[in-house]
Amino acid sequence: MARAAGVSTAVVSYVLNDGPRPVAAETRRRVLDAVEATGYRPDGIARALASGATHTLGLVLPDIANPFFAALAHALEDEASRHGLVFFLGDSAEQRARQHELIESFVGRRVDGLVIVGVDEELDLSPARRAGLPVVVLDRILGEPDVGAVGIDNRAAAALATEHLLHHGRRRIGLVTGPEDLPTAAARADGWREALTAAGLAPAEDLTRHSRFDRHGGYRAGRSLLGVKTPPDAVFVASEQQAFGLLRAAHEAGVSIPDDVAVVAVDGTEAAEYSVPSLTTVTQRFDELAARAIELIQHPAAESRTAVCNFDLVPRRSCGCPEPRDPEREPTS
Amino acid sequence: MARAAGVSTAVVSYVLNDGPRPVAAETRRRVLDAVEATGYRPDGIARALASGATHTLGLVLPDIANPFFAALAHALEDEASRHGLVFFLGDSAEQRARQHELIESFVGRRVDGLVIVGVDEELDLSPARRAGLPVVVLDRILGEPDVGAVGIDNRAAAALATEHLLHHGRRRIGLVTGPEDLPTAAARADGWREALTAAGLAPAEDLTRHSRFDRHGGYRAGRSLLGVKTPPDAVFVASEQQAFGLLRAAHEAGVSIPDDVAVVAVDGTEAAEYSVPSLTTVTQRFDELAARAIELIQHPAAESRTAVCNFDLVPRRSCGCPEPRDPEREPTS
DNA sequence: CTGAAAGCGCTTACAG
DNA sequence: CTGAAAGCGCTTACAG
Repeated sequence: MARAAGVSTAVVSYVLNDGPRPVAAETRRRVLDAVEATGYRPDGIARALASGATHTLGLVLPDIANPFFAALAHALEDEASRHGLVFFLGDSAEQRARQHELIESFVGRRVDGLVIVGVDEELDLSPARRAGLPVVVLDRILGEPDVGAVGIDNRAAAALATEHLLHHGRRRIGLVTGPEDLPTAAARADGWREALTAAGLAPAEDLTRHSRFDRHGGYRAGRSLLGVKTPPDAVFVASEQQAFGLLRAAHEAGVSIPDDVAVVAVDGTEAAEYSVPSLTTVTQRFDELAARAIELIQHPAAESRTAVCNFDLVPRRSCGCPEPRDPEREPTS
Repeated sequence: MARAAGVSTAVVSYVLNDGPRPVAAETRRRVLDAVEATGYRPDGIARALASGATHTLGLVLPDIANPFFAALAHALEDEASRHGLVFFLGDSAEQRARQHELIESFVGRRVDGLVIVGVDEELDLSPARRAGLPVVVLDRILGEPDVGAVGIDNRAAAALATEHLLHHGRRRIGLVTGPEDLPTAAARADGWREALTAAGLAPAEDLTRHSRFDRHGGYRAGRSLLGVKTPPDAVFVASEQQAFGLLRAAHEAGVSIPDDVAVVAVDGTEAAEYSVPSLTTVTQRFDELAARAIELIQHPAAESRTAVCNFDLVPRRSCGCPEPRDPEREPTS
C-alpha cells in the first residue's frame, strides 16, 4: 500500500488516522487514491497491538435469551456502535464459573472495558482490576469500589408500582421477587414494603415469594401465591419475565387478571404490550442505561462512578387500567 | 516472564501452547511456576498478530432484541465457547447499511469467520470474500455460492404445521408470513400451499397476509385477517413473534383462540410455553443450528456447504390440543 | 531440547 | 511535511 502510493507507511497511518502529524494535501490525495485502488483495509489487530487500544468491549450477561437482557444488549450494541466500539458477547448461563472464564477471556483479548450483569453478588473482578480495565456493572448494582454502576432506583421503582396498585383500590397486595441473595430483588421487595407501610398497611409477608428472575420462576411463585386460602387481590412482580409466568399460572388457575388479581411488574420490554392481558410495567429506559454505561467506560475517572437512570410507569391492562389504544397499533380506519 | 523463569520467550510459548516444539519436563515446571507466580496472561492481540488466528467470530443479526434471534445467539455463544471461540455481537437493526458496516468492521478486526442472518436477500459478502473468510448464513438461506448455509427445510416445517391444523378439522386456513422478498417467508408460504393442495383444498389467497417478522407485523396482519367478512377458522403463522401479535389482535377482536381460530407457528422459543393461550409451534433446534454453523465455519471445505436441521411439532393449546401438563411445570403436590 | 532472531502489520516519537 | 526505524508482545522456523 505504502509503495503503491509512493510514501512511507508512516504517512499512510497519518492520513488514515488524521494524525498525529499533518500531511500535505497532495500527498493525502495520493494515499487516498491508492487506498481506493488497492482496496486496502488496515489490520485491526496490528493496529491494536501498536496503539494499545482495541476499541472492543466485553459484555457479560446471565442469559442473552432472556428478553430483558436481550433488550439491554440491543441498546448497548447500538450505543457502542456510535462510538466505534464493538462488544464481545458473553453469556454466563447464570453460572459463576462460566462468568469468570468470560471475564478472563475478555481481559486476555485486551478489551478496553467490561460491562457486566453479574449472576449474583459474588462478582470477582480481579482479572479486570489487574489489567486496569474500567468495569461497569449493570442492573444488579454491587458494592464494589471504583467500579461503575448503572441502574435504576429499584426501591423507588417498586414503590411506584405498588402505589399504582393501591390507587386501584387494592389492599391485599402480594409480592413476587427474585432470589433472596440478589440485591436487586431485595431492593424491589423493600420498595413494595415501603409503599404499603406509607399507605398504613402492613406488608403481608405470607404473601411474598422468591423465585428465579425468569418466566418459570414467576410461574411457580404465581401458582403458590394464588393457591393460598385467602389469595391477594394484587401482586407486585419484580420482573417482567416473572410476571409472564404469573399470568400463565393465573390463567391455569382460572384467576382473572386484573379482575381478581391486579398485576404490575418492573422492566418493560416490548413483549409487555402484546401479552394477554397486556402488562402494566415500570419501564426501564434501555437507551439511557446503555448511554450511561458506555459513558462510564470511556470516562472511568468521572466525578461519579454511579448513574441512576429514570423509569416510567406504563399503565396497561393487567393493573386494571383500560387496555391502551396505541395510535401506532390502532389502524386509523 | 521469560526472564522470571530463566528461559527464552520461545520456550514460554512452547509450554503455553503445547508446541510446536517439545520442552523438557523440568523446564516446563519452571515456566509454569513463573506463570503462576507472576500471574502472567499472554496478550491475545500479540498472539493473534503473530499466529494469524484471532479465535474470534462475528455475529450479525437483524435484531438481538427479537427473542428468536436472542435464542439463536444464546445457542451460538454456548457452542462457540466449547471451541474456545468468542463472538462479536452485531445488531444490524434490520438495516442493510448497518449490516454492511458490521461486516466490514468484523473483517477489519480479523475475525476467523462470520455467522450472519441477513436483513433481506441483498447480502453483500464481498469484504469477507476478499479476506478469504468462511461465512455461514443462518435461517434465511440465500443462494450464494461457497457460503455455508444452515437452517431448516422451511417448506416442510410449514407443511407440517398446516397439516396439524387440517388434522384438527380446520378447512379455511389462512396464512400470515414475512415480507414477500424474504426467501424464508416465501418458502413457508409454499409449505402452507403444499399442505392444503395435498389435502385437496385450494389455498385461499385472499386469506394470506405479508408483514414484518415481528410482533407488531403479526398484530397488523391478524387485525386485517380476522376482520374479513368470512374469517378463517385457522391460521398458519410463519414466525412465533408474529403469532404473539396475532394472539393479541384476536383477543382485542373478541376472537377465541383456538375455539374460533386455531393457530400454529414456526420457531419455538420458551415464550411459546407461557403465552395465553400457549402457542403450538414447529420448533427449531437451536443447539443443532448452532453446532452446524460452527462446524461449517471451522471446516469450510466440507463436502456439503449446507446443513438442513431438524424441527419438531410441539402441540400446545393454540391449535386446539389440550394445554400440555408439563411435568416440570406441574407441582407434584 | 533451547536460544537468538525475524516477522506479524501497524503507530509513533525522532530526525531531517 | 516526510522517511527510516524502533517497538507493541507474541510465534515460529532456523541453528545449535
